[in-house]
Amino acid sequence: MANIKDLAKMANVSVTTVSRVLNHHPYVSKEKREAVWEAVKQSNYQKNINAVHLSTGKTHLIGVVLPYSNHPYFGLLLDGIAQEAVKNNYSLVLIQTNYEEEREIKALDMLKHKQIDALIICSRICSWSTTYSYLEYGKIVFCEDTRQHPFSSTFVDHYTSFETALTHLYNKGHEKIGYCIGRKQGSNSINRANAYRDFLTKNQLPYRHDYIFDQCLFLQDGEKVMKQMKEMKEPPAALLVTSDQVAAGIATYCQNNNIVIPHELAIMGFDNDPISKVMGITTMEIPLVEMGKHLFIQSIQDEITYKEMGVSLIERNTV
Amino acid sequence: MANIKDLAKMANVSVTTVSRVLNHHPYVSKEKREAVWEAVKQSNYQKNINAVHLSTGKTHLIGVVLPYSNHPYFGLLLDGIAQEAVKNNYSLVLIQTNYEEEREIKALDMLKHKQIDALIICSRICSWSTTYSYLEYGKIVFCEDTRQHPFSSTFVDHYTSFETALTHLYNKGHEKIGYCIGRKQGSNSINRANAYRDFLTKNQLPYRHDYIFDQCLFLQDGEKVMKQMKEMKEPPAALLVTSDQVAAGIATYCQNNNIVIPHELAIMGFDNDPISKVMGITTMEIPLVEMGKHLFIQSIQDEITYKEMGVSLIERNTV
DNA sequence: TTAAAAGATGAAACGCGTTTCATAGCAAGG
DNA sequence: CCTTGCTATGAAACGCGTTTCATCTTTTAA
Repeated sequence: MANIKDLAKMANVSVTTVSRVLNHHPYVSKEKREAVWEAVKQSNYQKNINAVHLSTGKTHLIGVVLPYSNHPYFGLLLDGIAQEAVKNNYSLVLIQTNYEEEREIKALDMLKHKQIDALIICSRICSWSTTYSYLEYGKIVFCEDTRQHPFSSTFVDHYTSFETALTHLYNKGHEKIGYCIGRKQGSNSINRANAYRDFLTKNQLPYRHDYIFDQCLFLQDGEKVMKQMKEMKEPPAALLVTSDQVAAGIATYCQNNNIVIPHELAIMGFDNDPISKVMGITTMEIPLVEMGKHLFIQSIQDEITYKEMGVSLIERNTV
Repeated sequence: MANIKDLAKMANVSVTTVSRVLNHHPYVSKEKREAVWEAVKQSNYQKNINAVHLSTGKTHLIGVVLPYSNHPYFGLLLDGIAQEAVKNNYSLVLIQTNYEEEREIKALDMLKHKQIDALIICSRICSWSTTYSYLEYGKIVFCEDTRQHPFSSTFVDHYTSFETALTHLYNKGHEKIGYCIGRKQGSNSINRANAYRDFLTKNQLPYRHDYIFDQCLFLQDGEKVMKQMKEMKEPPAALLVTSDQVAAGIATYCQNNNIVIPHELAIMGFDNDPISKVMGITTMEIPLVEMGKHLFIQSIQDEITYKEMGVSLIERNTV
């Protein structure tokens, strides 16, 4: 396979000139320019991108760290990221972690090794101290509130949106409110837990640890929650479900088991996943695609910025 | 940042020896080996992966082409691919095409430019003649029957599985059977269309073009189909739906509009997406995760192989 | 007419790790 | 005592495009 040296010989110019032509730099005479393109055609020349990467120190590759790529929440986020990546002529390297710290570190190392230009961490597992040690190697952006840290981020105020959702349920007459969450760790979850606690305190409601359902991520987890609730003497009468997928699972279970929504059980989902629209589930819309787009843009910007996005309540038929 | 030249100086050895130590090659004395590792520690050395890529001509990156990353069908496929990628120490470059040929060509060019070692095309748009012209640049594997072509593939027999599904509906007493498909082009869709035609002919049933519903990909499309059917004088009484997502959308619509399943409308889904289990939808299970795993393995193998996987009917409550 | 600015071009340095080839010491086998 | 053969080590070539610097020519402005 030909390289620029060969092209230079063929076109009777220097490699510099070849490079200039190939990269559309000015100051090359028409004749030489044409001679180079002719040589490119003749030899079916193809740039060795890895040489470009080595030379420039950039790869036009952005790493995306997420726990599960086949989860709608991350799917939508990824969609936004991918849209903006195409626009800006970048490609994405997918790093699925399954919440294993080791894999997240591998992603960080890719940044260190210049395999990727920047890293978008959609859901973080490793500690801040770990991420700090990669600060110098490139841009790392997060999908959580990082205003305390020197990393860009796009996020929603999970505390306030949880509070809004709780208040909405409360105003509809619910006092026995529980919630379903993906994982208890994670700063977003902690914010939600705080909002929940504060809300109960403010309204003088009792805190019941069994009203909190952990590990609720997928559609199938809805049934799991309902079966747990069936065992309870005094189950919650309203549920904040931090994923519309799980909310849909719960709603379906109720439908199949003749549990009337919202009278016997009120459900408030999160995300405004298409499934919530189809099934008429009241939900807190999180602008995931927009967030993804913004995350990408931040990943290729030099400045550190923090962008909060709004969450809005969409009333349908489950509260 | 230090490079191997610096390390060589620090450890008082040649760069060759440094490279040998770094790559765990034999034939290095214990003293020199330790000296090199000491230098690595002292200098906080990090390999420049791009130099490795240039030198070796390999990147340990596999490109994955799919139309939509946030669609469960491709999500599951991707999941399988990702699992095997992690196992084999590869990373994935995501190329979302939205079925735009231009983007698929860009992916093929990444292979040509050695940016990726191989390419997995989950759903092809461009012509075979186009793909043939990339044959020499690396492995390209497909998720469709390519036994006519010099490309590896993992696929299911869509003709037979469609036939099986149709026969099942027919045996349950249905004669007015329609189907929903993602896109009409695409070899998988063509196989299904043929199975449908042949089935009708064999059973002396009339072919009605309005019994075929195009562009059915997402949950939301279920409602679209139902609204179309509502306008028909003689709508189908049974539907083969090539995506459980769409099937779920249809089932939900029926539930909300008091259409009794399967008496008024029978539904047979495809994929065995978790949603079909939750909603009790009869479906044809396609082993997407397994297929993804196998696709990945093929992408890093030298030989061209063709792997057919089985589809099985899972009876639930919608037929 | 002359100085300054712009256009054109190439040599060489730079980014950096891998691998082949040549060489040398030393031990085992005959 | 000599031939293999293994251990050890480094020089140099290789993969390849980008960019700085120096140089020379041609315009343009004054």
